[in-house]
Amino acid sequence: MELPKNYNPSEFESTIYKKWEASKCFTPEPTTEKSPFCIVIPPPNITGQLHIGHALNNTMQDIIIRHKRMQGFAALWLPGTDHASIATEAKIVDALKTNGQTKKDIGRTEFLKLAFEWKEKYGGKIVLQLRRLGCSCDWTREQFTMNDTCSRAVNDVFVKLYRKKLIYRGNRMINWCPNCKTALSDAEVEYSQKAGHMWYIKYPFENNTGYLTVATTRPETMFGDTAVAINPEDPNLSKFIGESVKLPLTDKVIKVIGDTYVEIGFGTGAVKITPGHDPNDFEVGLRHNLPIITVMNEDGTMNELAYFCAGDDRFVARKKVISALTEQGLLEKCEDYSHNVGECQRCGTVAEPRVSTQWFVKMSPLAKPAIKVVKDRRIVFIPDRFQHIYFNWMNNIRDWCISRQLWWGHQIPAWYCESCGHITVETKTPSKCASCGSTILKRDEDVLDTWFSSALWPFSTLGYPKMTKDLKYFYPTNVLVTAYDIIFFWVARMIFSGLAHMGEIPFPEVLIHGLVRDSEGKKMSKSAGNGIDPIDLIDRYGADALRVSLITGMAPGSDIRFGEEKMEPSRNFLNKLWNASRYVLANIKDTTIIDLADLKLTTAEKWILHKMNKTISEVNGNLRKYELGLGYAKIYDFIWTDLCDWYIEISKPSLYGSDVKMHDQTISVLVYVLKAALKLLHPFAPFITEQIWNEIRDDQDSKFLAVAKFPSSNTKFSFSKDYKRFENIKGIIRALRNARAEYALPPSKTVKIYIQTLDKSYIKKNLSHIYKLAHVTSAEFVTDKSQIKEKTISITLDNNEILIPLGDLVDIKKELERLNKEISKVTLEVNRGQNILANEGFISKAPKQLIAIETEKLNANTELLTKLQAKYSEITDKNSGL
RNA sequence: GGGAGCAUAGCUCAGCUGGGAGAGCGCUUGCCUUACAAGCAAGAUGUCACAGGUUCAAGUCCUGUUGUUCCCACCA
Repeated sequence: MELPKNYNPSEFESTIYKKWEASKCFTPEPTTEKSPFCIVIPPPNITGQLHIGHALNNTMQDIIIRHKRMQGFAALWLPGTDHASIATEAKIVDALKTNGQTKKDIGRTEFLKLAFEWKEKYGGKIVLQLRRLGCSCDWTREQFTMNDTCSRAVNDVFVKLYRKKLIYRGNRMINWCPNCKTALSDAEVEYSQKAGHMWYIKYPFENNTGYLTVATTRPETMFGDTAVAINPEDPNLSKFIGESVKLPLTDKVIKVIGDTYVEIGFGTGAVKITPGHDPNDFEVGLRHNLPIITVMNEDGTMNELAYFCAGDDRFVARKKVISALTEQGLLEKCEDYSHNVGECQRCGTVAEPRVSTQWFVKMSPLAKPAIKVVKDRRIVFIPDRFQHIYFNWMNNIRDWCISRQLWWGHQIPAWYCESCGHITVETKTPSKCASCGSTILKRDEDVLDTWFSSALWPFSTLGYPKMTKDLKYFYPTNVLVTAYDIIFFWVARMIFSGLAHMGEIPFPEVLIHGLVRDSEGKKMSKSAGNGIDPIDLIDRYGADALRVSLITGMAPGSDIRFGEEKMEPSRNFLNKLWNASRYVLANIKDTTIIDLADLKLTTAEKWILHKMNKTISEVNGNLRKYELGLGYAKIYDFIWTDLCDWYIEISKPSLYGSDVKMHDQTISVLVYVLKAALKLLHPFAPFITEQIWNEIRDDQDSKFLAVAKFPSSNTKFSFSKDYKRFENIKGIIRALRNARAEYALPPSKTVKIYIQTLDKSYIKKNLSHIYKLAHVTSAEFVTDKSQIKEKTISITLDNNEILIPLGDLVDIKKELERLNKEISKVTLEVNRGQNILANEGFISKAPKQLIAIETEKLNANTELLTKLQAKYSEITDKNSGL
């Protein structure tokens, strides 16, 4: 039973993880003997590396699941990874590019083969990193969004929604990424303010009677203009409605139409309408039956309808259009203009509104019940305020574009009949057209949005559509833990999917955390070079230190700043625990551990047990409410302050002494308390606690701390009276230390003391602690301090007065200063108490208990003040002649 | 335009349902006390952004103001 002198987490963390995994600690069985508790992991992308945000997210989940597991739940933390359609495909495309190949060169089948190979080779990296963090996932149930289980669920859901007419195919305006060459959902476009220009272009009237000026930020799209719109209420311009204008740089003539979409007074009041390249114009176009002209290719270059710009990139075309207009005198002016530009979330390319045929999920029927369950609080967000974000999105939701022009993903299970055009949608490849029976069918080329499969995660991973044992037992899951930036993408979609396909919410609680920023509060990113690699931190400080650093001082839902400087205090704390455990272990040899019930406990022992019990009860409360930071702070305080700074110091005389009985008793209490502390801390710092546990546990204890019983508070450890008494002893010790410090007495310089007290019995019993901790050699109880002839300094406490004979060291001036300080402090307290108790409102309305406490406090303080003042005049009287 | 958060010690932040302001780091002083110098002990430091209000009682609840961050929508 021994631990190495130095706390060196790298020596044992991976060994411990292997033992947990080998012993199936994290693999629960569905059983009626236990209650289920399940968390599904937010599946990290297979392309990803563990970043600090993952570390926070997964640490939180691990704390929760470990706590529940230790509380006796059948706790399942279900892990898995996400195929990350766009990101992974981009990697494969890049790899091909280095060989001078494109994906079309090798074809779909070969491409997918390469992608799966890539996944096998690199996709497992992040799950290994999760193990290093200590995540107690059940790896025997690991899932992947594109494995058979999850794919079956995807197909099943697609077909069901299609049959319910909640999935449809349509020609609509969608967001398009010219770089990824695929459609995007609205959520996948990120908008930011960009400096740009507003160009004012003259559109001459067909009859050459002048011109209308339109303002635009995107002149290159003018080749696709099919009208100019004016608000019919516009007092100056409405008269032009019905006229025709010549579209500059082309041979086209377009109509001037009236539409209230145009805001009077903004810009010039006339708007060019380009239904093929602007979502609002598209709507206007529909209202007025305007032709939709697409002037751009899929890659962002202009097509043959763009006249002299055909083949040019859209931004090159913009410049060419502007210079052509300038040449022809049709550019009225150009202003600097800052406007919102949408970019592809994955690659940052400016997204392009584009009309194309895509698959959509019809949202409003799905959103309604999903809004209701949150309104009815069947699903709660923690903190509560995040439901606003959810409602805001759900209430304004538009149909979800789910098709992507990619190969890596779930290919849409729709087949087109070559002879009659009918679309057959089936979970399995159909042999013939469902309408005409033709056998010539062509499968839809597109794949589904990655989030389509993620939306099913809480039940697809448990076996849906099969009603498996796991699905029956663990669904609905219990809590979902995620950052707020993913509420739209994932949380919202899981909620409506769970309701639609399982007929039941996927989870009753959504625990939201913030984003991890750097020490300056900036978002961490590779390009900014301010990212911190959690694995590097684990290598240098240990996973426990990382976990605990992330949790320290964390408030629910708010962003945290994180820098390496946070690691040291955490590591120091763990080192403290390590050394405290070494102390206990070193003194455990040849002793008999006695059941606490068989011991006559001392005041100090009752004090630490009471404090332990209080901590247990508070920590359980905090964890129940997911107040992880608060819970950790309490454990930290208990271990460092109460256990190490006080109780271990107190235990030393009996552990180092020769009294075997006392030694056994002390070590028994110490071991009990340390074990409780290890259990409390285990969810937060699983490795170090398990390592120590392995040394300290006895035959009756659980082999693994990971599955030991989490402490719950117990009235048998409630000793409030002794707790208070020992707090008084601590007060005496602190006051003595304080006095010693003021007189700069080194520990080697011991003193004797006199004590005048009302209740000497418990002080007497605890004198040894005062001796040891305040460097006192002897104490004498006196009834009348005037008998003491030596020169003393005196410390006045509630019921006790302590006198230290310091002979010539006593400094009258210093003593008077000390007293003055005390007196003014206590005077403030007395005033405060008097004011409160003189307040009639307080007396009549405050809780009785509080009044009693205040009265008691006031009495004590008044008495103390009287004593202090008496002492002050006594000293001044005595020394008046000096 | 709509919505949300934040403002507490020099710094980074906790502070749960209102009832005497806390932690870590930093700072000052003294200690190598046989678990730990990654440590021990003692200490200093706050008009809890501002202004009102509710209440016997406000850092905590309400309203407004200022500063700041973020989300959503968007007028070419």
